[in-house]
Amino acid sequence: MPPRTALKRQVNRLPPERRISDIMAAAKEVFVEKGYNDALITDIALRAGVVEGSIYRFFANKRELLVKVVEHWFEEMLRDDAEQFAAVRGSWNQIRFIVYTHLASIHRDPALSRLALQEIRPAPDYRGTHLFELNRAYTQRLVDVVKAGIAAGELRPDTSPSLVRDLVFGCIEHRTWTFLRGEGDYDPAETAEAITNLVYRGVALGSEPTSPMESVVARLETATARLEAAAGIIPAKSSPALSR
Amino acid sequence: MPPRTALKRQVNRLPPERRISDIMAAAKEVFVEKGYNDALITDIALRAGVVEGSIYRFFANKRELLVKVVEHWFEEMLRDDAEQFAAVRGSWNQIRFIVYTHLASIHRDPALSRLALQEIRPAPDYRGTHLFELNRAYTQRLVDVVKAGIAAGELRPDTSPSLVRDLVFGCIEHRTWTFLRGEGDYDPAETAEAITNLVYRGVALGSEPTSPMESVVARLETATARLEAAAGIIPAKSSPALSR
DNA sequence: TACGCTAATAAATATCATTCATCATTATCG
DNA sequence: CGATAATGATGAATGATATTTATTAGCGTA
Repeated sequence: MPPRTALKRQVNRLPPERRISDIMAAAKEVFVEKGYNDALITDIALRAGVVEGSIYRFFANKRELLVKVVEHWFEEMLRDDAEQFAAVRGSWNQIRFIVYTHLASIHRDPALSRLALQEIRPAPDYRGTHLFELNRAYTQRLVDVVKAGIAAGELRPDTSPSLVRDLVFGCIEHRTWTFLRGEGDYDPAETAEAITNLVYRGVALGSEPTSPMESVVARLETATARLEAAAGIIPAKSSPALSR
Repeated sequence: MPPRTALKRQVNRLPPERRISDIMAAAKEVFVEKGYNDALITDIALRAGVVEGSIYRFFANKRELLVKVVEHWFEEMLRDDAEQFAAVRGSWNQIRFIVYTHLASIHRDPALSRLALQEIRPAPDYRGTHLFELNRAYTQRLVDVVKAGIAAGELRPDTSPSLVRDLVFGCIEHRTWTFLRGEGDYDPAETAEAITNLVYRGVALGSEPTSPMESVVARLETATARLEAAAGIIPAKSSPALSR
């Protein structure tokens, strides 16, 4: 067997954290540009300024690299969200907040949303993932809102909280696929309002909401403006009447 | 260069239609058992009693084979559905019929549903597919139901038909993923009823439906019993009251 | 029966993800 | 401070598969 190599090698000696973030940044770009299957490890290595083998020192395989990239994005996305959400009062406003921020996030980062939806969620091992837990906690907020609404006498006691969750997030996802397919844009604020109204009418008890709307308008406005300054403001409103 | 082969070859001389259906049947089995990526062309060829190369005489590539398999399934599934649907009267019953048959189909064939959802719909060329058109027509029925309901004065005129479509099919899909992940079974009839009620309340105009319920009970019962004899009957009902 | 034509065959190729024998660099020790 | 061991980066080799293609079997035709 001839010796493996005779060439002089250049060795990259950046600290590990730096190399990891370089690899993840490069991977994010390449995955977003080409999708998971057409993204080559070679491309990613080249763009990160490392060599193929080095990627495998930090990531078990191509899929783990993808998962880490998407997790990183999702965690970043969630960071401020929880804090802002805590300031919103009243079932209708809370539902609208959740719907809106989710729609807006997808609208802002379609390619990463696609990776999450298309490549990660369907995987057989998704349930064990950190991303699965993050997402569960994220959607659970809506379940809690509905439960609290029922307890507070705002919502019908025969409402199934998990059904509301599936209805809302499923609907958002369907819109997302249409959007990702390039069949039409949507306005996050408008769409959020429409979804919230329809669902709210389906679950509300009385004909008018009972939450103290006025007191939180300013806070919600601040929160959402900060969140989505570039993509348009979504002003808080009082819940619309249930009957025409 | 030495001659390519010295072995005696067996030549399969079945008529082309037969070979095609053999390949599709084998492909369906292998895709269902192993999923798209882990299904090897070699496996499929072996099970179909042909050789790898022969598959490429009838299908451009592995993906086209998958698409053809799923299209075939979907077309078969749709065949009776349209006819039965035509017999259902009243917005509430129509919505419930659509929700129920869809839930039941998924429940009956989880693996094929997964292939459609996971492998085909996200593909960049999905829009050009025959399956895309089939699916569009399939979901469009719900849009038409809502439009008709509005025109008939049963549903609120400010309802967005396409939003209802996304809400309903999105919700079903979310339930489906939970189911496919093995996190919990669902009862198609029960779930259909819950979804229908919630959505109906969100879009209904008055407090009671106006369609002539009684007259179609028998017909719907016949249709659905025929459709889903093995998976439990879904009896037609009059739309529930809108307020508690 | 001999000759082509078509379609089936299976070996060869191409494309990547992943592994691993080497070697550059840094840290340790006498 | 020089020798030597430890670390970890390198990129060529490997392995797994989809796809291509040179070759041939079997059929129809003269």
